[in-house]
Amino acid sequence: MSKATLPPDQLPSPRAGAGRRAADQASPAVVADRPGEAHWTASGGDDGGPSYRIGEVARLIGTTARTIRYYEELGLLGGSADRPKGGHRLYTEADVTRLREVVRLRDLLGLSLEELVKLTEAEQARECLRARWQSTSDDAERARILQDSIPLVERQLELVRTRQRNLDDFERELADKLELMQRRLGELGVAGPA
Amino acid sequence: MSKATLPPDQLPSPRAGAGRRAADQASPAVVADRPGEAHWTASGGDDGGPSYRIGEVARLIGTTARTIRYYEELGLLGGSADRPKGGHRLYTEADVTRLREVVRLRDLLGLSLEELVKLTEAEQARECLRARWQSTSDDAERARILQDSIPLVERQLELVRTRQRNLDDFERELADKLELMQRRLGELGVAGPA
DNA sequence: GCGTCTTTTGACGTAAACGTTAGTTTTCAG
DNA sequence: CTGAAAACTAACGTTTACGTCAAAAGACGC
Repeated sequence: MSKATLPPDQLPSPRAGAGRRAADQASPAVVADRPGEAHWTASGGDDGGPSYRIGEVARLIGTTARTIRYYEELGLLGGSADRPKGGHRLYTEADVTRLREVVRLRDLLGLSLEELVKLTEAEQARECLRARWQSTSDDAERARILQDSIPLVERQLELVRTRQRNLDDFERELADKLELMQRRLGELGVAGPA
Repeated sequence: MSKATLPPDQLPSPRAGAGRRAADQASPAVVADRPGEAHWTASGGDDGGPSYRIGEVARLIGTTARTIRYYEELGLLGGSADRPKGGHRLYTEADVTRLREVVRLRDLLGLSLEELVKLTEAEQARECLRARWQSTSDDAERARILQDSIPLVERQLELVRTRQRNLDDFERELADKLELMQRRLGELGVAGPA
């Protein structure tokens, strides 16, 4: 029931090179019962929501802390520039959502991290600007942010749909092939599958 | 117009680590006019069809000779066990078709080569048995081969359809997100995209 | 038989995407 | 204030999936 990791897909998904074991999350005892432990940033949190530490985010997403740090290093994750240098990273729910999207783009489209950076870098800018969004409430600024963001989502949709078409073609070919084989098997005297 | 390589997808597809340049196919001059140069195996070819050398196959598939050799090394390509040791590899049209399928499984499903080996190893056995198929024409044997092969194609179809479902979900989410953003932009005074 | 082109067989190189220590520092419950 | 759990930084290690020489050996037109 609790097989630890069944990430996003049904697929085996052999990400990364080495032995597949987790590094950071090194406490199999205790904890693990509460669905999601969130903390409230007592100070500095200007969005007022709960924040997660890196290990929890990793479990939520189905990855490891190392991966998340690596993604930040590559510039895949925005903001959090105001960290006390050496202090723990704190993630908002928006960050978690964003990471989920990144992982899906990675797994479903097979994009490299470099491509993901390009594809989402303006989206980071948007999140970066969201701070200003809250404070200024300037409608003209909001409109510009949206106008900058929309093409990105459109580009992502385009990629997804291209992939869908290719998959549809492949599915049809496989289905045809299967049907042919089943027919030939039927002609050889054997009925349907027992 | 003739940008040399637009392999299977529309995607950038950053396969492999190094600098993306081709190694074997080192003749940009001449050739390239005839659609496909095939040779007839004067001896040994018991299927009677034309056969291709590795470089032509690479161009047909949109990959490199090195990749093809590597796949053979991993056991992704069946047969060809009767090569004169040091002699050139020869591929039939069936081989080319098979390689195309392998590449599509790789690109569209993001499977690792190890997974591809597992997924198609019985299919190799089938191709290996096709030789016997031709000679024996034993209906019982044929039925058994088909019965062994069908589950493989079913498994592939299953994987493809799972991926399709995940992509459909993702597409819907992106479409919703886009619609929301466009509506919000509209509410901010700006009309549709100019 | 010769020249040219392609292939073959090693063997080494490498970029991407993390894994794995190791030692230190935060965080936080009690 | 203390102690254990979790996180931080830094650095090296690893696997995958090929790329890239180099030298020798086919293949083939003439």
